Amino acid sequence: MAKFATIKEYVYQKIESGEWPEYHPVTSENALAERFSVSRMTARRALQELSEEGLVTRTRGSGTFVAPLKSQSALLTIRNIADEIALRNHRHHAEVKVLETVVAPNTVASALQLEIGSEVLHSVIVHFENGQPVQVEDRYVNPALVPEYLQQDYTSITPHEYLCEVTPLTEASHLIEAVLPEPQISEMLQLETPEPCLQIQRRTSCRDGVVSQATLTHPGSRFRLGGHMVFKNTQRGKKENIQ
Amino acid sequence: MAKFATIKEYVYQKIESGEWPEYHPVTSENALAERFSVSRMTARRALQELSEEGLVTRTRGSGTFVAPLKSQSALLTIRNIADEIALRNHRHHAEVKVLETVVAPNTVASALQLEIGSEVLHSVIVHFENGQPVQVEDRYVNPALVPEYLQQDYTSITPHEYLCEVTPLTEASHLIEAVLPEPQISEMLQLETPEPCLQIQRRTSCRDGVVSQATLTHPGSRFRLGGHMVFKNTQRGKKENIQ
DNA sequence: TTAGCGATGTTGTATATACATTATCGACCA
DNA sequence: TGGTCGATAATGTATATACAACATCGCTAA
Repeated sequence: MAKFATIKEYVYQKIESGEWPEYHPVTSENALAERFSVSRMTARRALQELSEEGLVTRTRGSGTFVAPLKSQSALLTIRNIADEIALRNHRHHAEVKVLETVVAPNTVASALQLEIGSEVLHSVIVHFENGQPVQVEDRYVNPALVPEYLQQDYTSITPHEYLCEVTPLTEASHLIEAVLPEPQISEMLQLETPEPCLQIQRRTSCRDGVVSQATLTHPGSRFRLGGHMVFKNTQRGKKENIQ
Repeated sequence: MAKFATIKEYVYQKIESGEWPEYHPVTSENALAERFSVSRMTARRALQELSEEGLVTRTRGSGTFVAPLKSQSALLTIRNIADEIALRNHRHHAEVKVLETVVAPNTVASALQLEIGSEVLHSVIVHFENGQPVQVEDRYVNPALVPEYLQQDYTSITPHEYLCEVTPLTEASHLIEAVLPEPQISEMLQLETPEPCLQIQRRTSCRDGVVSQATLTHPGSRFRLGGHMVFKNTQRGKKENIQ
């Protein structure tokens, strides 16, 4: 095992065993270097990585402390639907229901940071897993940032993939809720009776502005979000809270 | 700006502009060091951090390459309910409905990796935001790992917080779906009519085994999961896929 | 008493160097 | 033609050093 990894294990064990509770000071770089007979840079790397993993917090001039683990939060991975299906070794195909230019509904215009009444690009696509519909993707796109959006063939590439190509390094914010779907959504998902659906609102933006807003609707009976997650520290706790 | 940050910006710009597409080789540590007149260790740090951010992949002996951004996935943060409510500056309180030792239902026993018929600790708690019920927490706990679980006061500390204290550094896996709740859940949430609910299954484990399994049910009309998310590369793409 | 100052310790950045480990490719030989 | 070996280059680990930036605490002087 690498020396820096040995030091990480040492600190990790102190935290896991409870010997070092929240906010407890961690041995300083210099002290660790001496104790383990390594250079300060090596000890530093161990603490640095623990900090990136959220286990400790570091403050210049002050020291390293065990992070407040109470406010841990979990991270859930949201993949795009095609990847998700490919991951399960299932077949994916898509049907394009709508591909048009429309005047943006007011909510959409404000979400895309455009003036009321602006024209936007609009697509509605149904995604199938092994022939069964699992997602309706209703997407509005900013024409200034992605002018060629309507000219793509969305049976061979998903809008998400195309947008990632055109505007790499976008950020996104999401909202997940449980809803009863509108009748036309229900019909596209081939639901006999209305059933609860997972609905994901996704808004992506790049440096130049908001790129697109999508509403992804999944039937509850055929779709689950999730898989493995790892705790990650949110670093909300402050040293002031000690005592 | 620090020198290593300057180099990061340089590479970032190459990727964002599309000048360096997926799998494109990134200038090597030595070449960057020379071009920016810094030591190799400084150039290295820039590439290292970009790698941790998922923007590039590095292979010893081979080099550094722009990561496949198509298979980006987003990370959704799941906080515990008390933190979530505190974040909105709302009041949180909890009502304990059940706190008992029971013989584990078969599905629970297998989830906790216990023998069929084992006894487990069981709690049902309703969480309120500003007086309105927003979550029913139905939790089964492994008594071998948390023997004192039933002796806590869950109106002052949430089970999640208590478990984090007793077994720090746990991992969790989650499953999120949309369901229609059971009648008794519906009643605890004070729902007039059955409405779609977000249901989160959470299973936490530490080094010694599975700690607990929880089913968290939120009424769709009063709860949304989400907020901001950042893209993170999943690193699924392989170099073999080039060409 | 209190405001300010300086000593000390801690983390952050940067450099130059050494060697280990691995991937790739070309040259040489069978 | 095909396989093996070695040179080369890239990343990974580790060290010793220097200085900068910041926090904290104790001491001194107003």
